[in-house]
Amino acid sequence: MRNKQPTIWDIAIKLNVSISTVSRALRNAPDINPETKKAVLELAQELDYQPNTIATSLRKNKTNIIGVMVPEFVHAYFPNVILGIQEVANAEDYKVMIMQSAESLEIEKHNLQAMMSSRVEGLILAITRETNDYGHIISAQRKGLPIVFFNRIVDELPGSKVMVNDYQGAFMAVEHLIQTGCRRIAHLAGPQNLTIGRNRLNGYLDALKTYQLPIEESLIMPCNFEEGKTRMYTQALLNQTNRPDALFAVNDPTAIEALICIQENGMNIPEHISLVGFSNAPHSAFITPPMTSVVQPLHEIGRHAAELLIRQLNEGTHFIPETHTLDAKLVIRKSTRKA
Amino acid sequence: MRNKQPTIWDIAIKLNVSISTVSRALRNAPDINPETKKAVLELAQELDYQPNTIATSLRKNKTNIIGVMVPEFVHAYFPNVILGIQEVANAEDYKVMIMQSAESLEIEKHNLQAMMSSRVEGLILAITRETNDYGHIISAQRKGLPIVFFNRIVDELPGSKVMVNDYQGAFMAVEHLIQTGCRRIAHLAGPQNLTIGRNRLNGYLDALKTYQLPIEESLIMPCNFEEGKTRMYTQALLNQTNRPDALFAVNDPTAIEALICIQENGMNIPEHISLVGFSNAPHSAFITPPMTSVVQPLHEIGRHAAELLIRQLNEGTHFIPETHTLDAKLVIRKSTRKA
DNA sequence: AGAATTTTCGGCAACGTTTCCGATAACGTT
DNA sequence: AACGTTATCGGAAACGTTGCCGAAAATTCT
Repeated sequence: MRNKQPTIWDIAIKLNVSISTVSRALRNAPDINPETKKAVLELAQELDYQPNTIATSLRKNKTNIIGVMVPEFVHAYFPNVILGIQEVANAEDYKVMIMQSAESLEIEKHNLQAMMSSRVEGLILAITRETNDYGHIISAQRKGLPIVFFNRIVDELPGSKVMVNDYQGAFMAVEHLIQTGCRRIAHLAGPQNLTIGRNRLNGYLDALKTYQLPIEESLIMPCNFEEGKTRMYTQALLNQTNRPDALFAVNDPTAIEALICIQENGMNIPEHISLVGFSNAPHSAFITPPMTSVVQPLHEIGRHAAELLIRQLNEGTHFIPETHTLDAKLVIRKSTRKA
Repeated sequence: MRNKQPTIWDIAIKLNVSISTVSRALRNAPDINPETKKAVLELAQELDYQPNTIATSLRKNKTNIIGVMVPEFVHAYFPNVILGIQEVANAEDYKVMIMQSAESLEIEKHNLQAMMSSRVEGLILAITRETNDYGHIISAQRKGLPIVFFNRIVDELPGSKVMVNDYQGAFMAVEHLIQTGCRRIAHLAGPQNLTIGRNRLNGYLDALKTYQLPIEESLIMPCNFEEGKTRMYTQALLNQTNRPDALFAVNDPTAIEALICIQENGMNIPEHISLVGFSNAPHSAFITPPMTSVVQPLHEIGRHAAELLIRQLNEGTHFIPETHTLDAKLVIRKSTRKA
């Protein structure tokens, strides 16, 4: 059983003052005698007094907690974003409450309820892969919960959003392939119902157009993030009589699967075929060869999301939600040829 | 600005009953008319009432929150442990508050204060690499905060502990090397002031003894988790006239650094030299060659820690702390020879 | 029918804090 | 000397709940 923690009451009694006075001393209010203040602070120190934030939250109707909900945090992506969130949140004296939805809509709903119940002041949210019904989110927003979305964006929903310029990242990747001499560039594409799938495909297409390379349908493979499919489509590409000299994959897991397939066919990267990934899986630098990839500014995504949320908390109703689009960066490693 | 969330007051007024009645209905107390209860629940549903957990916590002096503090969570290790923690915590109706100390003693102290201030009921803790003064921990424990330690264990501190059998894991690793024909097995060792460093070294030594292989001081390198040192010591080993035919590294990052050094020397793994890591970095399966490594039951560590903590919360003062030691598992990939 | 019991409910105090409001005392002003 | 100011403090209400205690109403028992 816990020993009871000391309260301002204990301090007040020992010092023979009122609890109001103690309270004033503790949060340096102006109208207090410096000497009594000193006495209070010393005794608080001695008793190792920790203010009961629960009572404070209840009284002030303010928890100073912002919620963060992500689909998972065992891969490096979301933890790094959270790091950025925590940086600015801590600087602004907010605490962060982290929950994961495990890619389950049901858990997402449940967690959202828990967050509302805990009276978080705002929420930074990356929705589940299977979230196609936004009732719970809209309902929370209608109750006045500010929400900032990132990573998985839904255009229909109001609120600030932080996203990465997938189009520009894809364009850069393909441009790099072209500039290093590749001419038949295939794309292992993502689902076209997701914006990231569409945008990356568009970046690919526009880069080809810009450099006046022909667009061939047979070089665009709908891998759709699905394991197994990627291998099959990669094999199909390699079997083409006029096989591609480069692969641009919609994300790193897809790229890695393609890499394995290529190596099993006895081909070398990048001599026979170049490969670019997207999104920077943590180990993309450690595989052989280290993979050229489009990396996202994870830290910055978190910082922007937190800043937008806190601005909204401060400015209240007359804050107008913003959408921030951050550029991606191409990290050139050894799965593409030298310029 | 937030719209105010509905309270039991709002429900009480609309239904023309007292707040006590509403409260009773909401937490199905026995002394209430089923019909009024139904009415309350329906209205609560309609208003989308979410109980204010802050008020409840204050009133009941119970937050139902357990704290988790880890040095970082951008690598896979701790997130996976947290997953296990959350599983059992959620099942027991506890919420989890996660903080990271960023390997900084100062932040660890600060976070601990915040946790005390938030009145977490217990703490699951992996201390910082630089934590050598335990004043803040002892003080929290004296105030009645139950703490379960894992990963970084300090023998002197009271409280339950969950650890991995480093000795057994190391023994298995070296045994595997021996059984696949290696005879001169070097050890890239960790800091000897940490139990994990000592235990893994002992497992290495005892495996050699068991199989009656000679122990050579010149094959034991104090890499101490330090980047750069590993490379230097590995190079020294490769330069020996009678160079080792196997390396057992104290952890995966060390192993990977050694791997790079070996490959730069133009040697093949495992033909020229076998390599075993420890602790299973997420990418150890993706490097070339995929690395044989001792893996820890991360999920189970989390589950045990949470179970121990919750048992302590339930049983109160007459709970006697326990230390659980979980076995590690050897995952054989391709950096060691076939049997 | 009256008493005893049960069911159902409302009042109220508490949890620890903040904050408004008013009280007191010491000071300076005319 | 009477007044206004200022510095410092205490009292008390409030935040949203829970849970004890007792009251009223409904039910059962004699």
